[in-house]
Amino acid sequence: MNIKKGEKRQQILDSAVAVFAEKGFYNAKVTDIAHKAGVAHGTVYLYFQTKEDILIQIFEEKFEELVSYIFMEVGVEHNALAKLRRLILIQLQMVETNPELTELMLLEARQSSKFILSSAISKIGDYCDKIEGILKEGIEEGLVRPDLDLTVASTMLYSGIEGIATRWMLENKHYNLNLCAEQLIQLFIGGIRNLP
Amino acid sequence: MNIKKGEKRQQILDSAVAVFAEKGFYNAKVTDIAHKAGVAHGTVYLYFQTKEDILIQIFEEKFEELVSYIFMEVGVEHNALAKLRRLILIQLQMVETNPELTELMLLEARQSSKFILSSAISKIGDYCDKIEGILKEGIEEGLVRPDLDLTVASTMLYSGIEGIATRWMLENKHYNLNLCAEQLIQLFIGGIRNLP
Amino acid sequence: MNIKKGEKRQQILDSAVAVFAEKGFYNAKVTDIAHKAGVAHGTVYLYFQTKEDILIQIFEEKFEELVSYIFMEVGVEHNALAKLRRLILIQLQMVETNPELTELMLLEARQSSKFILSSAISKIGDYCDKIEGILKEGIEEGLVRPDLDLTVASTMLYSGIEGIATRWMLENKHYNLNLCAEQLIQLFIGGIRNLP
Amino acid sequence: MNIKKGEKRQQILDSAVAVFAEKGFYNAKVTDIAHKAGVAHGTVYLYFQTKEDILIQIFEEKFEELVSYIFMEVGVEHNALAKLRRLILIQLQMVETNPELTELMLLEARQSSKFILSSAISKIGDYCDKIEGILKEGIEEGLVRPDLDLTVASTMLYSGIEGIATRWMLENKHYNLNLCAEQLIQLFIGGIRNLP
DNA sequence: TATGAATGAGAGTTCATTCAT
DNA sequence: GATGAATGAACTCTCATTCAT
Repeated sequence: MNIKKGEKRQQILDSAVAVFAEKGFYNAKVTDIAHKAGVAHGTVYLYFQTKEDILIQIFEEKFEELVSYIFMEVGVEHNALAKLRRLILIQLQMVETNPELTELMLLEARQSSKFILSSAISKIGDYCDKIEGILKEGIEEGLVRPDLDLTVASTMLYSGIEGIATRWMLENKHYNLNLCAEQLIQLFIGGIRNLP
Repeated sequence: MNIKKGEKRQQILDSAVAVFAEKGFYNAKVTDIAHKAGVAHGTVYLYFQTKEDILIQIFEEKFEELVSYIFMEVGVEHNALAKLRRLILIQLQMVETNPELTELMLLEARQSSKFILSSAISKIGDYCDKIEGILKEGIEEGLVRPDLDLTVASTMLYSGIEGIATRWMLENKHYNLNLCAEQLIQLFIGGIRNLP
Repeated sequence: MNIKKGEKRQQILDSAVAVFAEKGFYNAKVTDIAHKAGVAHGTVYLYFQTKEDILIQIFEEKFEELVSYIFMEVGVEHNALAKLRRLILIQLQMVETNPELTELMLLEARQSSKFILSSAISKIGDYCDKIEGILKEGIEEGLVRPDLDLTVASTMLYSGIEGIATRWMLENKHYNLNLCAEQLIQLFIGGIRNLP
Repeated sequence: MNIKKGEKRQQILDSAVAVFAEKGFYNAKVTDIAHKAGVAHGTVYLYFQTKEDILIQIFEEKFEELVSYIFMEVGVEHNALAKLRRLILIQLQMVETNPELTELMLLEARQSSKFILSSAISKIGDYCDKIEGILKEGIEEGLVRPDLDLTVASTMLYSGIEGIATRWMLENKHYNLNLCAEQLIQLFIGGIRNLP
């Protein structure tokens, strides 16, 4: 019973990701989401309070998953620069692997005012904090210059990845995102590296 | 008559900037815009085709103004790195000077699908192209490393500025944006500089 | 322009009386009201805030009219008992003349909680106060017994008329309401008269 | 099993009385009723056909109880006037004893069209018939004037009690209902009494 | 018997857009 | 050019009712 309930919720959430990504939050109809999930539209309201709530839940849960996956992978590496490299690579790979979710995160995350003020900020903030953690390690390791402003650096990295991904999506994915990742890595690491 | 017409159009456009920035595109009512401009809502339709058209026009004209202003200022400098420094400084200053317009550009620009596919991409693309132009100059001047991917670099710069600005706005402007600008400059220039 | 605006409002109000009377407040659709008034349903919302607001306005305005008409007629008479007789006669005549409005007053007035607590109580209260005024006159004239509780008497008169009318309507109007009026007059006046 | 069934049915019926009285028929949710009765909402449909059916059953059974209780008490008295006096007193006492049920009877009874046309009329009609019976006795006893219209008189008595009770409830029960009862008795009996 | 997840008809309301004045 | 009354498509959300378990 419990599993079933969770399953239907997941179906709706997944459908919502797809529909929001395709049409945008405001142009997405609850009926579309329900239809895609194979349920009646009333059913959506058994699991979510409002349409906006669906977006919030997506962000809460999916972003969470994303971040924990990334940092699990990142944890394999043994120094800060390698970790950052990995982080960038993985995140951009996800854009290819899971384009709908990424599109939603990048393009739609900013739409609903309520949403912006609630979870989105804190989630992105948390993510940037984790990046800052890596940067701090890098400073301790002597690999990153100690005068670096961690907030600015982490924000720039997050936004830079976002920007590259957004552009790639909007330009119809006609070039190799992995190469961009390498360039981004060089650029960012060049900017933060501790030079002798 | 022509001047007058232009004036009323401008009033509406300016009001729209304010209203879109405050409420977001989808939550902004045409009536609000008209009211703020001191005209009847029917009047809006004498100057613009649809609500979306207003957003497009804002982007077309206001972004144009922004970019040409920035590059006028940037033109004063005599080498690529100084130009980039200037560009970053000016653009972040504008976030403070003209927060509504900037907010609109950063947060709302991505909302309307029609819009995304029409002018926004090309305008941002144009802007990035100009940044690429500066980077190219830098390579020619020997200040920027020649293996730099210009697209990635320009996108990252644009997005990085955007990200810093967005975060600053969402975090209620409680810290000094100029200091961030300096950090951003160091980070970016560090990443692209040609090292001996 | 002003007249026109008022006219359309009246059309909607009149249609609402008919529709509410026919279907009851909760079963009446705003579309029905609009259709009967010959306007689009959106138009209703130019004149009234919500469906409930329509009911409130009806009560406010129509009851007002009713009461002032009744007391105008009643004013012709020169002693309290004659006035009461007239009041009963006129009010029951109105049930025949204006059945929809009366039905609404009698059957629907009590439906919306918001409504009950706002205007309806006070309107009926006002009406009963006026009846009490007549009773007071009657006491001064020596026609009504001075120990009569005016509140109870006025309430009973109001409710009695209401009850007779309601029953008449529910029993499909198959008997003569005027005869009932006479009986009601005798009964009530018998109960309040000052006996030597 | 039979007893149990009856018990659960009663629980639901009692909860419905409370919920309908509190929220009104149309604003009451079947879920609320079920919850208050400590059962699942599906269970309600094992005992009642529709939400409206619950109201009808309440009326059928509860009104029945009320009426039979009243006439049991009334039967103690030995002449018509005493019986009427008792009837009025008891009925108004019930308003204080059992306010929810009374409120339902007085305020909500008129809401559902189906209901009005089915049981409510006949139940009230039956009650009025019984009052008429007492009045007839009164005429035979020479206590009530023989020219009295029994229908009008019984209706007026019923409505008068209803009106007094309704007003008392709507005015937050801030005065003594027993005193009103005495006044009502005097007024009504004064109106019907056979005078020498 | 009892449950409660699922349904889906249906309502109120909003607001971009039109057009007669 | 300017107005703002009127429109009606379209949407979100509710809740009585059903039915598989």
